[in-house]
Amino acid sequence: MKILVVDDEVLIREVVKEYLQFDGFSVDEASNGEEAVELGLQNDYNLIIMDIMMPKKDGYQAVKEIKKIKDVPVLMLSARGEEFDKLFGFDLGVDDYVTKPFSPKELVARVKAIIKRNEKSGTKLEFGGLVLDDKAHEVSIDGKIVNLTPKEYDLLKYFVSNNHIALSREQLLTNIWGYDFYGDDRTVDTHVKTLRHQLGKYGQYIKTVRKVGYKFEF
Amino acid sequence: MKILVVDDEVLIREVVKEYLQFDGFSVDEASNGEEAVELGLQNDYNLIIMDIMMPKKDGYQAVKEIKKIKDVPVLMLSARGEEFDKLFGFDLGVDDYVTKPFSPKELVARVKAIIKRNEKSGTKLEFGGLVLDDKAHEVSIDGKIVNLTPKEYDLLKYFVSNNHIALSREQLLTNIWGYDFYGDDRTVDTHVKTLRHQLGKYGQYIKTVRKVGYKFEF
DNA sequence: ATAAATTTTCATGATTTTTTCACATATTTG
DNA sequence: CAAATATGTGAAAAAATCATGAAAATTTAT
Repeated sequence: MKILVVDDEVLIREVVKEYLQFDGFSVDEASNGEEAVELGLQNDYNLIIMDIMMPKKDGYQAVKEIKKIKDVPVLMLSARGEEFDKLFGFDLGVDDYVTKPFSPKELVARVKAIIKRNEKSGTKLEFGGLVLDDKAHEVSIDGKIVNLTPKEYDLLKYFVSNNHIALSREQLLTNIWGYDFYGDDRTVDTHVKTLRHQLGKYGQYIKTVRKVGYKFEF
Repeated sequence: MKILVVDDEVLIREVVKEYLQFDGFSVDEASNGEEAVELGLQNDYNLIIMDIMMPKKDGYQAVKEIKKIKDVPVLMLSARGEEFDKLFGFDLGVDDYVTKPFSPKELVARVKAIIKRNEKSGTKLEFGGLVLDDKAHEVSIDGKIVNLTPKEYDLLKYFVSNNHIALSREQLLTNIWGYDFYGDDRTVDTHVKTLRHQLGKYGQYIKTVRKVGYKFEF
C-alpha cells in the first residue's frame, strides 16, 4: 500500500507520514506540484494526498495532470476557507478532502475509507515486497511488475500457495504440467532456475530440498 | 434528487434541509433510526444523511438494516470524538462522514461529491483521454468520437469494467457473445486486433496475457 | 434484392516459451 | 579422499502461442 504525500510544509508531511507508516502504509513525499506529477506518474500509488496551495504548481493543476494519464485516488488538503465548490465544481475527480487543521487520526480514517472503496477485492498473495495478484495474473517485486512466462507464473503460484511445504518434482509436474506430461523430471530444475533469476532477491526463497525437490519458504 | 436527513435534533435537520433545498435537492426528514429505516426502504433516495447517536435505533443499526435491502449512498454525522474506526472497521459501506459541528456549506459540498461519484459510476468510464459513455453508447479518445462496431464496443466495455483483471477467451466469449456461442476461440483475437487498432495509442492498454487471454490495464 | 458493414474462420509467419541435454558444480557416502 | 549422486546452468532444438491479413459467411441497411 503506497501513498504519496504532497505538501510544501515539511512538518505536515512528517506527521502524516508517521501516522500512515504506523498503520503499515509505505509513504513517499513531494514538496510541490511538479515533484508530485513526476512521482505520481512514475509510481503506482494507492492514494495521493495533495495539498492545494503550493509553490511551483498548485494541487489542482498537479491532480489534473496526473489524472489525465493515470487513474489514482486523490485526497485533497485544503486550508479552511478555501472554496469547496472549486474542488467539486471543477471535474477533478477528487475522492475526498480534509480541511486544515486536521486530526491525523481522522486523516488516516479517511485514507482507509478511500482505499477500501477503491480496492479490487484482494486475491493477492503477498510476501514482503513480492506480490502475486492472481486476478490480474501479475507478479510484482517492490512495486515493479515482473514479466513471468506462463509456466513461471504457474510455478510461482503453486510455490507460494504451498509456503513451507516441500514439493517433489513429480508433484510439481502433475500439478502444474498435468498428469499427462511425459517429459524429463529435470525440466522442473530449469524452470526453477529461470524463476529464481526472475525473482531477484526473492529467488532465494525457493529453496532446494535435496533428494526431493523444492520448497518456497518465506 | 431526493435526500433523507436523519437526526434527532430538529434544529440540525432544519438547517441541513434549508441548505440542501437551496441547492435544489428534495429533502425528507426522520428523527430516529426506526423512522429512517421505514422511510429508507419505502423511498428511493439518492443519499441518506444519518446521525449516529439517536433514540430508539442508532445510526449504525439503521444503516445496516437499510443497506441489507437497498444499495443507497450514506453520509454519517458523528460527534467529534466518536470513533472513526468503528465506522470504517465495521464494514458498513459508508460513503463519507462529517463530524459535528460542521459547516453546512461543507456538508453540501460533500453531498454533491457523493452524488456525483455515484452518478458517474453508472454512465461514464474514463481512463485518461479514453472515455466510454455507456448511456450514449459512445466511445471517445481525447474528445474525438471513435466509431466502434457493436462487438468492439461490447468488448471494450467488458474490458474497461474489468480493469486489471485477466480475462480468458472463454470468459470473454460467454460474457460478450453469449453462452451459446460455439465458434472458434480465436475470434476473440481478431476482435482484439481491430479494437486495439481503433483505440490508437490506447490500444496498448489491452494487454495480452499469454496462455490465458487478455486484460485491460490502465 | 442488392449493397454495405460486420463478424467469423483460418492459414501463415513471427515471436515467445518450453524442453532437452551436456557439462559444471555441489553434496553425500563409503 | 574418491566415487557416486544430485542439482545448477547455458545454449540449442522443439513446440506452442499469438498477431495478422485476407477471404468467407452472416447480418444489417439502403
